[in-house]
Amino acid sequence: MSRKLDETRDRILNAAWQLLEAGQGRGVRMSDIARTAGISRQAVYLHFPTRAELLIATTRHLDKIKDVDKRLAASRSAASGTERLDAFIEAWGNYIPEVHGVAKALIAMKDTDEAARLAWADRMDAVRDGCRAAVVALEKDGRLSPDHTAEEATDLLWFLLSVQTWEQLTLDRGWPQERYVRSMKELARKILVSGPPMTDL
Amino acid sequence: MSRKLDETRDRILNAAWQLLEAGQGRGVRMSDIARTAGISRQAVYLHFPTRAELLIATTRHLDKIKDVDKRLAASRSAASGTERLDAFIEAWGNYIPEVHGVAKALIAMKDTDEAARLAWADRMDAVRDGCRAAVVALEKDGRLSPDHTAEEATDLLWFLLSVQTWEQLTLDRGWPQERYVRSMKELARKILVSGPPMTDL
DNA sequence: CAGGTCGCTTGACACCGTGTCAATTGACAC
DNA sequence: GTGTCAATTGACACGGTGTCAAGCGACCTG
Repeated sequence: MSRKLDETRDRILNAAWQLLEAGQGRGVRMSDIARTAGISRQAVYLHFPTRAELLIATTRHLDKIKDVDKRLAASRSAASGTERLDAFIEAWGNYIPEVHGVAKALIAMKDTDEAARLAWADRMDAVRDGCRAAVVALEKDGRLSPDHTAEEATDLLWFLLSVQTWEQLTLDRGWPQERYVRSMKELARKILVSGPPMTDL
Repeated sequence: MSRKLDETRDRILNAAWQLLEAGQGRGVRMSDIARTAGISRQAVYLHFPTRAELLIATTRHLDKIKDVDKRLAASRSAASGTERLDAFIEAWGNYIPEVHGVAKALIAMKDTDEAARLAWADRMDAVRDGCRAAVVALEKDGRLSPDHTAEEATDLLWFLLSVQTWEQLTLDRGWPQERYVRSMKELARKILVSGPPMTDL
């Protein structure tokens, strides 16, 4: 029966999540995770071949548990481009703090581990797809700033919503989460939206 | 005589710089640096107590050699706030790629080493001071956007000009350096400057 | 020129964290 | 009862940082 196997796997993932979130992604060893999961360090390797793979699995685990897809879906049903932009920033911007510890650990790992690099790049591509969708929605409304191509605009929105930006403003500069989200919405408008002044802010 | 001592120290710093720049801050060990400097690994420890201290010294070394102060001084003599903003972005934005390898290594180290964290925070404070000066210059001209306090505006300009932002747009997204600088100038205006439309862009 | 100092060398070693291996245990299933 | 399977214990290799001790050669100074 794989019931028990899956159960242990889940305990490991939850332990990793808990520790990474608590430690903001720093100083979490395989032995710590094992101890928290209530198993031996070696047993962790029966479920995940390397630390990098465990981190990758943990992010996927979180996406599932936190239902990131559902959260982002809200932005897809927005009526206008600007609403879609706001909804996307709201959804993703509020998701970041919930997964920051795990994300940070994966970011650190990607400098030394190829699998981690690919996994993170993959994730960032997904976020970029969301950014592009918002930009395209603006374009359709004829409100995309003429200063940038859609591709450039996508890149700009993407870096604006990066984990690193969130880190700098909230953790480094102490911005409250609300101010961060509000400012990102405002910046995105100033940077990307042209045409009729923002009557719907 | 400390002539020879200083000379070796310089060789170590230059070796570290060269390797870090070449490897974009990744995969550079103490033994690599020693070999490149033409001395034994242990001799490196006669000059720098830890890897973190060596990295810190290397950034200072670079600042000296590249004369970052002089480069940033240009922005201080600007006539208007907007000119000062442009000059600062130009100077700092073009400095980043020259020191990126070393900076990246220090950023990675700051997650595990307290001295590295402090050194990097110190450096970022200096950049923030430059940002604040530009913001204050705008304020004096009465052209600082009313959407933000000076402090908030400083934080926004600071994250805009962060190494991470540069990395994402140029290395990750493949933007040419010129486009990066041009875009940062434009974004800074859109975000921070109010009043008479940008006649002097 | 004898003795000392100084910068560096060689070689060994401790520590830590990751990943591997082999032998063993205990539960549950057929 | 015999297998199978998850997990355990304990040992070990490896790579990278940092430490320690002994030695060596060049250069100064009495």
